[in-house]
Amino acid sequence: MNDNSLLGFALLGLIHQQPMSGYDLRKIFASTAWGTFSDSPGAIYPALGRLEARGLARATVLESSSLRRRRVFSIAPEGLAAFKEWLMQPVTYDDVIRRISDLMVRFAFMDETVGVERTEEFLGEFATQMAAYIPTLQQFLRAHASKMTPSSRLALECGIQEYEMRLRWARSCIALYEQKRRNQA
Amino acid sequence: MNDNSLLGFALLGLIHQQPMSGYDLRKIFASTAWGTFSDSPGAIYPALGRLEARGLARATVLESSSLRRRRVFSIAPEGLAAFKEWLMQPVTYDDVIRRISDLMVRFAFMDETVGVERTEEFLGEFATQMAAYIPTLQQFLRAHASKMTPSSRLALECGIQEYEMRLRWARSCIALYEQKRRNQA
DNA sequence: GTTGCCATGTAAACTGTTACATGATTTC
DNA sequence: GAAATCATGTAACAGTTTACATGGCAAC
Repeated sequence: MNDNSLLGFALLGLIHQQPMSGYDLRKIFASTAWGTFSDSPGAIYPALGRLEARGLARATVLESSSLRRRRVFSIAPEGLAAFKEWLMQPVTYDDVIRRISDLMVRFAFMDETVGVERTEEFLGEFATQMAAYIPTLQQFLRAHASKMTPSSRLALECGIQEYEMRLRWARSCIALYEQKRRNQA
Repeated sequence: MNDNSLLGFALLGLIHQQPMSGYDLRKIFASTAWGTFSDSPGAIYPALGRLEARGLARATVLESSSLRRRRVFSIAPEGLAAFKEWLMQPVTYDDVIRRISDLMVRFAFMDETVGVERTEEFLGEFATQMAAYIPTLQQFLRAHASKMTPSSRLALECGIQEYEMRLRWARSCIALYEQKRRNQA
């Protein structure tokens, strides 16, 4: 009864959009913008097996006019509940430091699964934690720049720029959702 | 005789700068911009043990006027060789898609360990692979934007902006190193 | 009739996480 | 003398990687 890994949640999110086989999921990871995930069968099939064992996903074997078996996975009610719970978690300071990719995957599935309201909330939390973390990095850079080698300083600057970019991105998303809301009202 | 993990290489790089104990390394991960690494003892002590077992690092016990033992790790010649080999690896397309953080850690240690020349080469390879990958993401976005939910589209846009930022960063680094070289000549 | 792709999986080895454990030293 | 911090580790477990394995189908 353990928590799912990021891969497990990504699989849940994808089969929630549309039931799929392990092979379909592998193709998605191999050929789309989800390419940061590994498409290795040794990762995906065991992960699907765990989802099934935990009652979060269900497999149905299709026999469509051929002997070749295909197991199509779909999300179970318990799986949807666990997935929503994952999406609803507040954004912590630790998340932005060590689990940025988790946050982005959560965001990608968010508005279709838990609604626009929670998505806007999430962006606010994300921006808050980001805005809190960036100054600590800048302070560290100021304090240590003179003792650092050029490449390590440049690497840190790249990291800071990445966080700054994500903060700008989050704020522009917030503005966009707000604008949408006003247009609807 | 397996390869080291990213954590293993990071530890090698840090004890190459200056011999340190496991606790020192934990403090670095807990309190500096290296915070993306876990400072858990269950990660660091076994990783140091592996480095030692593979002959890449050496521990010497200090008894400085107290009974409290402190094992200070320093890099072994074989460790330095392995570390340099890691830094010298060419940047692949797969690296930019799935191992960006590895690349940034490599870069951070690069100029002090394998010299400015290799660092400039590395930046060129990095920019090339980045410039090759970005258009595929943009094409994917154009092709699928209409079918995507707002948040998944925005998440993808964030990813693209991240890669664009890194490409700009790499190019500005290249310009900076070139300028330095000209000033010296 | 053989090459290559479709589709599924397993096994071993390794790494990292979480939680626990221990004892010494400093600070109040 | 109690609490916090220094400093080191271990154990159980889960997840990933790499490599291997299998058999059906399609094309040439």
